[in-house]
Amino acid sequence: MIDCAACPLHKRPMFLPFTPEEIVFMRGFKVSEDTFQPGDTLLHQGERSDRLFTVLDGFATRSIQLEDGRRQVVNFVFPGDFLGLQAGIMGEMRHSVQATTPMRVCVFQRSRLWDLFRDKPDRAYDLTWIAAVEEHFLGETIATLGQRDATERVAWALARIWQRLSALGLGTTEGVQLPFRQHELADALGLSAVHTSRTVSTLREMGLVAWKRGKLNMLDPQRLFTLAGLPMEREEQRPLI
Amino acid sequence: MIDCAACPLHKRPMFLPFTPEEIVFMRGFKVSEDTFQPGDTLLHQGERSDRLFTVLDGFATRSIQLEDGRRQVVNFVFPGDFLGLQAGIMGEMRHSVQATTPMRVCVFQRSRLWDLFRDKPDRAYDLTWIAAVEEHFLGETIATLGQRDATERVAWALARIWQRLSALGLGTTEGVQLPFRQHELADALGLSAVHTSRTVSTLREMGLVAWKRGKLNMLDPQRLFTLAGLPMEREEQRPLI
DNA sequence: TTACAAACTTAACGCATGTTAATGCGGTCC
DNA sequence: GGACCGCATTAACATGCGTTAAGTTTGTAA
Repeated sequence: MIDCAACPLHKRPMFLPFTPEEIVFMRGFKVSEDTFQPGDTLLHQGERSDRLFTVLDGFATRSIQLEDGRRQVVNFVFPGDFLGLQAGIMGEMRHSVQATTPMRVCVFQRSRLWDLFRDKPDRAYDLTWIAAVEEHFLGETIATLGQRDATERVAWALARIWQRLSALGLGTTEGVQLPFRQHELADALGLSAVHTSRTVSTLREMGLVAWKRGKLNMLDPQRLFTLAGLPMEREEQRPLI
Repeated sequence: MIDCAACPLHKRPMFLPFTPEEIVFMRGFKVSEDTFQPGDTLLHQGERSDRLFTVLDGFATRSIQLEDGRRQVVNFVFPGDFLGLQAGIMGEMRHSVQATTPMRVCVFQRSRLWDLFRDKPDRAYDLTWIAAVEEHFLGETIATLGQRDATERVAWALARIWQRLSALGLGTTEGVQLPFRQHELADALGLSAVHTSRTVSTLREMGLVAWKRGKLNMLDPQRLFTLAGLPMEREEQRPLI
């Protein structure tokens, strides 16, 4: 089990470093590690979970299953993301989390979440910070699904994913390895898989992106971000739990 | 200024009561009250705000403005809702809050938010609870916008609003007073105002609801909730900040 | 009582996107 | 090498929703 002082996530510049005090606390808070394979469900919609996770490595989707089987991907999960707050705070997950690649996660105990609030207000503040940022992204997603057409939506999703992967240091001059399939992108954007394919082709023809066999390349980031309605800023550093 | 011990919101059974200790703390935390008129903007997208609010009375929308003027209503604001967490935690609002009726709000100081985490872990926990519930509703909204057709969307929105107003004790046998216009509903659901009108008519013809001159009546709640993909449960009690 | 504005309704038409189905293409297993 | 499988692409057609524009209704103020 990796010691929190040697946490590989902290090598990524997008995360705020731990103070020595935080390291001590997190060592006590962390229970174990676990791994998952593509397709595994880490957290089940409708169920409680005694375990909370921080993603060390790998990718996943958060998704909501409707009564009749339709599926909405609420957002994508990246290394550093904290999973299970809903189960931790509200008792029951309202969405599922499913691995799309092999994953490695840190495991925490739900029952000790209250300790964190009682003993470590700064960590509690960070947790709320994370929740607030999450809320902001969900709001942006709602605006995208509600107001933008297919081209803008796909541009938005690719831009956001690329931005996040780059911040994680997973980009090369050869482009980034996209850990999601077109079908998942479609489920995230409220589009059919067929129309998503058409739309990606359009972006290709417009000379904005190249996306082939899981490799995404930005040919014209400026124009892509404009189309997506996003500023080309670097993401703010975020705390880790 | 209303004393927190006499807070009118706590008369509503949907809110958890304050402990005597909490009353003492909230009296110190609350700075003042303020009122707003329909159309007033309480919090501005892109701006910081030194003030956080709890809605005592009245209704509002949270909405995101796109570069080109399109508007997405992210959700509706009801009495008891806490406003400004984003500005409080992240620094800058990513959406605006606009009154749709006259409003009365409690005012808190952003600079004292940290005190709350340091001195009152139970209140901090409640705040995070609120953020987690908010996150859950936003996820449900994303699923609705992404997967459901116009009829289901309108049914969902009316069901959720009716549910909330009922929980607040604002329903009578004559139905509830809807504080939002069809145009705002359209902006919340990613539909045009015209199609929203058509769709409401459909629901009327199906004998599910009556909505005329701001009065909403549920003619067949069971079927409406089924169409909306919602269980007909009472909402959980929630804490107030 | 009339006039006017705001909100809602209805109708006609076009287009973006969904659906179904066939095709292609790279990876993998034997 | 051949057969298969998952995934992406392309084409043909259907449809739900947007758009524009013309009513209608209600509230309000002169």
